[in-house]
Amino acid sequence: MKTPGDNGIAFPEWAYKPESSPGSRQIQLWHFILELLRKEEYHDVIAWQGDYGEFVIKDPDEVARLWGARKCKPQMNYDKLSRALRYYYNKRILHKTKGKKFTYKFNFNKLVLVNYPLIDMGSTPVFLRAHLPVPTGAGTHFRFPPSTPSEVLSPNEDLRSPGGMFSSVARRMARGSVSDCSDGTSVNSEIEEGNGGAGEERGERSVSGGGGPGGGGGYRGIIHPRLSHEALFRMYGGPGNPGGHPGSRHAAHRIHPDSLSPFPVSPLPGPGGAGLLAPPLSPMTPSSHLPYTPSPTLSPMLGSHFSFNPEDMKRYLQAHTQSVYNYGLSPRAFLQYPNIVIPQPHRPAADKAGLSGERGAAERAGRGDRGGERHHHPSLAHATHHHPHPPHSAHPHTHSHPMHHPLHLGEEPPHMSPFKFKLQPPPLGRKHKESHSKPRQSSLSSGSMTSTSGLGSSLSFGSDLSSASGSGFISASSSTQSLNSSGLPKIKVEPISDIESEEEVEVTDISDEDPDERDEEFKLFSPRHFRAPEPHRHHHHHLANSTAAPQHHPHPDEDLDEDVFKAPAPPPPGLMPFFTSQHTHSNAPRMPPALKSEPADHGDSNTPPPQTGSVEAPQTKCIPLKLRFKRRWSEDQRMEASQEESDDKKVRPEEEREKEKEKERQRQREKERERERQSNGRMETEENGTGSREEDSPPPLAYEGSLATLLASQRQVSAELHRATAQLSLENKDC
DNA sequence: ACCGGAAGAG
DNA sequence: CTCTTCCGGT
Repeated sequence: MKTPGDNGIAFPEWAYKPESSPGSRQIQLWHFILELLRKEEYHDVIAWQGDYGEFVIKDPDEVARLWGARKCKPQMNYDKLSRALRYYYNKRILHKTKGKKFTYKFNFNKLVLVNYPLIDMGSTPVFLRAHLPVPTGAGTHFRFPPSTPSEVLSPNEDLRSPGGMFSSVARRMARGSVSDCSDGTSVNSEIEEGNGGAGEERGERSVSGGGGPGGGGGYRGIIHPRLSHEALFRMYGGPGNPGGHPGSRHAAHRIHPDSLSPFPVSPLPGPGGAGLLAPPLSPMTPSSHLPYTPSPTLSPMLGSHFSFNPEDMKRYLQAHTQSVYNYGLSPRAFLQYPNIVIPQPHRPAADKAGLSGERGAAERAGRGDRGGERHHHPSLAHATHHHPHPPHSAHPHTHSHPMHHPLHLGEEPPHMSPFKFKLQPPPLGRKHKESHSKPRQSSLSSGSMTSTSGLGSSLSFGSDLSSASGSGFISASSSTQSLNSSGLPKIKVEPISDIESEEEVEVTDISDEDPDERDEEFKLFSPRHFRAPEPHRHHHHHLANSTAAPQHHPHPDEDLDEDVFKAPAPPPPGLMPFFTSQHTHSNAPRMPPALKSEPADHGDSNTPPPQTGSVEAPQTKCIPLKLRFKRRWSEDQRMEASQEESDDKKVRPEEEREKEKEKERQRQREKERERERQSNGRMETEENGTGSREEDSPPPLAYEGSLATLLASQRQVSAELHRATAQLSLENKDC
């Protein structure tokens, strides 16, 4: 059925949240687009089509008009709107699908980040932490896993040190504003490259769950980026479009099961959705971990409207965010979950092929009408009906958790990181101009990196972005490994493979296909990354700076970017909030669990994998090179500091806080009411999510301690969600 | 149609 | 910062 667009669903709700848009408080274009996409009424104007994440503007003028209305810019037209859209290219939020008119494709990873950069993971419940390798180290402030860039960076780390800088970057990245690593590297790429460089074979295998070979190297093996994605899919929903939308016609393209929706599986909790969200991945055992039962109904993704329970949302987001990141980056993901077992890869090709065939048909069918059923509640519906694919694929190995892999990071000292990153030189790229200025770097650089200098060189250093943050495992790269005992990541400069350096990619498109991946990877590596307009800045690659390695880190996202689009991220194992228990169960059978992490839990309640990591893990994260971002380092520092003070809250403008406070108060009141109501069951109330859970399902032990925090944070979240929801009207209200 | 630079608004 | 405007180029 229906294309996703038809359903109106297609995008994960979380993607919609406008919220945190950085600078501009106003609605952002991509968000607006998403809104239109999700509404059926605009189906004739704009709709999902093609690969996942791809949409077509059927009526450009109308879209422009709507946009103009929303922004109170009557003069808006497609030309202008498209210009704005083009700006997203660099941000990597969107890509142009070449060859198809008015067709663009979203990058979810970015969106997630953008939307929820602030999510406070700080309050992440303990139980969650358990699964994540968080840098909890100190315990105090930990901010959630690395997934979020900001978090990644932020943690204590030496702010002053390079890490600090990074953090700022990270934030930006999160916002999406940054090109992020676009410039640089992506994890995947790195990995791949690394491997490639190494000559490894990464190719395959990947999966083996078992593990990898062990050792640092092992990680790598385990996680082949690409494979992992696919694998994940399978796990989650399976490539087959679980969602039921078979539609993708383009079979050829990757895996996306559903063509239209961005998520391979439907994002929704439904079958497909469930897959995504709740996938049984959790090796960790969900039930125990997920203390709360998230109200299924409320889950964010459910209807097409924003109906969600903030709490759940939050949890979801957290999880999702993380997963996204991880996902994309496969490596990290795994790192994070030491116990995870990777599913064996099935040959995607096969799957794809099969699917593709189907999809085509389905799609066609869907296209026509759409009407009837939309499953808004996919969870149920989907699950029920479509079963996407048989389980087979899915669980490759159901659970075998082989014990932990050798790699666990948990304890890992920082050293071992499996991956190495390549750093990119500052992106000169496109705007050199922009970049040049900001001396601020000095602060950064002073310490260690010189940034820029080497333009072309690519470096690789250990640390993984993601994990870095927390875990501490950052570490070094397997290959290189360079870690120093100090814990700081060492940076190593490696010459990048020629290939990388060289290529140029073209870029824009990414439409589907390999190119995408390639592009991205390239981009990452290549100095130019940014879509480079730069005709060649070639940089002298490698050489330069060996010493200085700026850290530009690749971003986590990056790699994924496109990939991500293509594939949804798997939820972190322990996390999946809702769904899991319920949905999952139901679905469980079908859903193949992909990753598994170890149930460490079981035994102990949740012992978190010791990921705690050193506090000081050096994190190197990726840094965007773009100097263009001028954010001051000091500023970031300050922010961080403040964050630390208040763990939970992220830094936000005072005003907002105030607002939130008020809202909180209200919420409190509502909460009470809600409790009463709760029993009745309500679905779409967005607001309060907070109250509910508490009583409903008591949290697990582990998380008790953090409960307070959690609640607080949730409250915030809910407030934000509220706001977001409110904001969402397409047509603008009065201008 | 699409691209992206430049300037500028908010 | 994000987006709006303009605009020259493909």
